[in-house]
Amino acid sequence: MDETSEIISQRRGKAKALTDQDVELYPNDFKVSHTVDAVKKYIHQRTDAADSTAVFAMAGRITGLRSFGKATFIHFRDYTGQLQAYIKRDEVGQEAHVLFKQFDIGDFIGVKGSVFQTKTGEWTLLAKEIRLLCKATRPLPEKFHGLRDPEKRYRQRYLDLIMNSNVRDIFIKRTHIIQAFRNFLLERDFLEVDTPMMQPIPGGAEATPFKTFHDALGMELFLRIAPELYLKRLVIGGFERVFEINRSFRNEGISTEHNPEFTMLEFYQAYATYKDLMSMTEEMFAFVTQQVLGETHFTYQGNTIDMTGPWRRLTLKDALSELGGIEPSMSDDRKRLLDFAESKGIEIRKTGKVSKILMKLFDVLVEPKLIEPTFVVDYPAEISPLARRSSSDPDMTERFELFIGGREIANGFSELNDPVDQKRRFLDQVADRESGDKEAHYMDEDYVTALEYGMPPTAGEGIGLDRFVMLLTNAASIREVILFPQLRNVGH
RNA sequence: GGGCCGUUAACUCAGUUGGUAGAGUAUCUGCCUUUUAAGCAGAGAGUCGCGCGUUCGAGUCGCGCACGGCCCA
Repeated sequence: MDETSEIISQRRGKAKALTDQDVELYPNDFKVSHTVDAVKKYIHQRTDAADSTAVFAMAGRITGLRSFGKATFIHFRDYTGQLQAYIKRDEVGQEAHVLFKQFDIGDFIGVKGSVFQTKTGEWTLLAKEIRLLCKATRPLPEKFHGLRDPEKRYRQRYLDLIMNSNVRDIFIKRTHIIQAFRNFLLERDFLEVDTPMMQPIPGGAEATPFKTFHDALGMELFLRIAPELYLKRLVIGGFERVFEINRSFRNEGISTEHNPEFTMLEFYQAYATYKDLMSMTEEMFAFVTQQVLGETHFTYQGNTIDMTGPWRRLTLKDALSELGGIEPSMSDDRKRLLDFAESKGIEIRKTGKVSKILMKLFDVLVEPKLIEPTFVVDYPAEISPLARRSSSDPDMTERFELFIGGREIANGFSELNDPVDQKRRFLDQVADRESGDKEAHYMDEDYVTALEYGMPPTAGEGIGLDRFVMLLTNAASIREVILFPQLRNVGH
């Protein structure tokens, strides 16, 4: 990559020249006494604007440099912020100044000195000593326009993070969001656990898994598509409130809403129902939003969204008719549904179950309209093989999906804990798989056995954390909230 | 998988009907001891994503490929 470029050759030449002057390019003996943030706090505590004799040893990357020959202003940055330093030949001495003149934007430096205010009022570190802590032999992107090229931003995320403060903010916010979810659940006695990412039978979702192979065991394994079935085994084991925040993997196309590995929060609570979880979700989302943003509303792609509950709840059937224009009478008439889809220009696989056709229509016609947080409830049992049947209608389940900003954010239900019914539903899925549905669930006999030991009545939910982060950071693409999104290899 | 768009200096971008490639920033040299995208003077820097074709001549037109973005599946 640009091995022959003029600027890189010059930088390498400078590194060589410094070495020839006995300057260590990569020392590690500099001791930092203060971060930028700590010094700024010190400054704010001062009541006068007079010079100070306090000395600070600071380190960071040079982000800006304005030289007057015998005096130079630089900006440098550490993980807490950015500060200006003033490097004067008369302060650091002739010898150090000669070396300093060979430093560049991008280099790491250690500076010792006291703080003062410049003519323009900016608090600045007056350097008594300055030394090189790491020479950068490639130039950073130009400061004013920064780094824009999305491919370069994703492949060399470190440059994106150095150059674009809004990108830094997004990923800091992401961490805060996950911490807030964790705190909310810990506060309510949930136990955080880790369950296998490599599974002999991938379960808990409808998706194509990635395959891998364990040599010593001589065994094919799958990267998990969801932690669900393992978490419920833990409920059976007596951990009545569990959660996991971790990656799942789905072998499907990449888009602005899909990355092959993504982060989910899944949690399970015994003696709760899907209705309890809907209320808890309202509380949790408002809490997390308040914690991270300081308020419960935000703007997402031009729409104002308020996380304060209670949120609208409507049945899948009502959502389809009210927002999708699909009359309830059409709901079990395959031909009318297919004709309707065609009239809307929606391509559908004609052999699938009627409820799958309905869900496809929902995805295209209804989902984008669900901007304010909305629970859609009452999903057909045949597309919800792990959910408890409704007491009032055995073809339906006690299930909800949560939509915000026109996207599915969460999915939850009262769990099916009848092992006989669970086995039957797995068998239906196996039949679907055999008739060509590659995303249908696998039979998991071991899980059925676990249910036979008895799982208390339980409700569980999965939340797509990447998508949640997109909402709170106003990101249009999931790649903006995943540090290293999946990209193709570049051929050499 | 399909459609549209993009790929030109380190970065951000121009580039006309096809006629030997430009700007700003950055870099280098000189001057400059309170600057804020510092300033002034000068200089260097390109496999125009890759390949094939059309043409006297291709950054520009055609075909193929690679990578990326958006939309659709």
